[in-house]
Amino acid sequence: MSDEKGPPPSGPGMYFGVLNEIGIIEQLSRTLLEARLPEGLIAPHFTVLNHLIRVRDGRTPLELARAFQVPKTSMSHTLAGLERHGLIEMRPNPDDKRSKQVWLTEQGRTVRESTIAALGGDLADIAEVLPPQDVATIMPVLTRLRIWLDTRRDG
Amino acid sequence: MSDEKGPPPSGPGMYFGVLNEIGIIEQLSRTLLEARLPEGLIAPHFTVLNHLIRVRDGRTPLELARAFQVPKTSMSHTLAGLERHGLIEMRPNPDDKRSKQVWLTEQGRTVRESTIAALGGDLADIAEVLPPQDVATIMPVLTRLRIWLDTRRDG
DNA sequence: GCCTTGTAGTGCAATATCGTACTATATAGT
DNA sequence: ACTATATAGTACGATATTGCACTACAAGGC
Repeated sequence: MSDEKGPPPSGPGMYFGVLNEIGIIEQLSRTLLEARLPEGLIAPHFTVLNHLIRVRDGRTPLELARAFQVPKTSMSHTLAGLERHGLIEMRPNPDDKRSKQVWLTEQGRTVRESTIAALGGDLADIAEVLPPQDVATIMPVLTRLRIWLDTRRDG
Repeated sequence: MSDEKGPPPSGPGMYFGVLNEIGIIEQLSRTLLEARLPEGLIAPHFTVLNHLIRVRDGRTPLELARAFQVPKTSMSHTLAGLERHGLIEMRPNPDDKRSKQVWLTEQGRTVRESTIAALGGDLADIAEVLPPQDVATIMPVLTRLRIWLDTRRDG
């Protein structure tokens, strides 16, 4: 949840404002993504599919939970949903009998690709208000903030 | 939910990356906030308290739902929680018998203030990695993106 | 005033999130 | 090797989120 516009303050309120704005953007973009997903799938499902393409599948559930900063029980639930929809396969981890590995199915790859295709138009439209130049400007700052928050979390 | 680091891509993937990073930041900052909230309260509760201070209390539930872009049933649930904790009071709306007004209690104001105080240290620490200069750089871009997403949402 | 249509809020059910507690297995210390 | 501790995953329960259907009231057309 998040809040709406307001004059840019300074001091602590300034950071409050940034995080607030980020909160709204997250919510709006999630809604946009979910409108393009097949019935029954929500953002976390897609995000996991996408991650498994980018870093290769075969990850363990715990690795995924850490990558997304969610409790392992939440990831367990998300993976169960993906498996129920036939988009991933859970196999035993040959290196650790406590553990499992998550593999994409053909259908999983297909769903991920067609969702990206469906989003293509939306993303292209974003360029209207967010030229690549601006992205290049804000990305490093966002990344720095994310890394700092992440570090503070466990340290 | 969100994803982790990776080389900066270009094209549509670039926007993916930004929204992804924003997703993680939202999650991490929400977790940070909730760690400072009294037992039983979560981020949406605080965000509503804060909003009621900023725009004055006496708002209707529907106004709040719109301000936060959540379904009215979700807001209803959040308000029920706040009322159960004695932080707000629901009164009939004298201008519309279908409607209600949400008023802060003394305890509600107190909880909001002490939470902000508890967060003060965290927010001050953010300056380590996010100098005001950087905030000034990214805020306008984020706001532009937020407004665009918001506009697209309802037409 | 009456009827039609719209709006504010709630009730309920389906699913999501996440903390706690548990089982099975791994790893370190001795 | 044996024991203590740590880790991967699941079970389960509490709470959160949200869509749909419903009730109460409002507003406009006649």
